[in-house]
Amino acid sequence: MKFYEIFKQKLNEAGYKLTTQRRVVFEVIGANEGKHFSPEEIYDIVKVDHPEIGLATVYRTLKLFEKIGIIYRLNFNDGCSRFEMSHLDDESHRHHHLVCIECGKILEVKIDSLQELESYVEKEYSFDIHNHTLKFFGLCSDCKKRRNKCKKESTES
Amino acid sequence: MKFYEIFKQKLNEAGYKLTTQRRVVFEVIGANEGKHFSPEEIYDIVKVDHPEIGLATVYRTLKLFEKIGIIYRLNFNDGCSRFEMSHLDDESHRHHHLVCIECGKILEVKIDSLQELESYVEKEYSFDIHNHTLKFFGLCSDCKKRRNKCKKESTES
DNA sequence: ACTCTTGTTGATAATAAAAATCAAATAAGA
DNA sequence: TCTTATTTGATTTTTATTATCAACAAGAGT
Repeated sequence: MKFYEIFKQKLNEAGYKLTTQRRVVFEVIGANEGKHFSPEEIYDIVKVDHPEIGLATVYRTLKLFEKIGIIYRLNFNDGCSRFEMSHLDDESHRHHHLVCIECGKILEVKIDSLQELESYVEKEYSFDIHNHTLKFFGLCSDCKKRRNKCKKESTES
Repeated sequence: MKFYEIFKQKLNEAGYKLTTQRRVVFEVIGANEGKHFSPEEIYDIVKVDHPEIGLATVYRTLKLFEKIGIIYRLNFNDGCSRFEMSHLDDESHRHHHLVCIECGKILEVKIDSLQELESYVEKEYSFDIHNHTLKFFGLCSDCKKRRNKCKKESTES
């Protein structure tokens, strides 16, 4: 498994030890592509097979993983941080998020056409871009349908 | 003052009363374009002329303003929400943020060339975009200089 | 494999942002 | 002015996250 090797290498390079706890947290995130788990959610999954691992360790591990670039911290304004794997081996794999303001559902947009914009910003502001986040807030197709249905029903009376 | 009229109208339309507290909070945010204040920071400014206004009211007011579209909530992963005026009268005035990962400074990018991307997303995902946030994380010019200086000094020995 | 050193963990307490509570105060329509 | 539903201030509560510290374990060296 290539990902796991990169993970071990990154830990090593940064001078951190490979512990069971770190391996388990890494596996949980890795096995849930497309999900955006909060620390508590990750803890709940970890607990199943490893009830001895504590919540504080999950928080610490996530912070560490973020620092050495293994995961990204996302914020959907729902009161907690959420995390996803950073695609270490594949820079072109970046994606953006659609956040439904009605049901809270989060969809992934698998495009990255910000290259020009990035180049412009880097030159114009003399700013070295390491990363970016782009979120679109709005209504998903389901909630649009639901709203139209309600509107229709209310005029049928 | 045009902004203030729009503010009053928006409150009214949504069925909320115009109170001294709401006016004061609005004025503080309006008088600080380009800043991104946290609730505590807004509270500290409000307190100067209105020590009778409580922190809870500031939190409530900010939440209300966000709901009726008067301000935007921003998140720079520094442990609290931050707010800026939403340019109610001028949709073209949208901007993005550059967040320096070294000094934490936040710069504003006064461009919005996401029109095509938005159209694509709206059509392809059947998603109604109401708003978006775009943040670039990286090194500002000052921190770049500082890093180069340190590198130079360490090789001069 | 054994030891040693230092980084790491688990349990818990501490912190801090934000929300909830509720009696008292007030905006705005009648 | 009067009335009433909203709003507020003070305070408590909630909840996410971090700090603390003794016990523990990874991994380098022997």
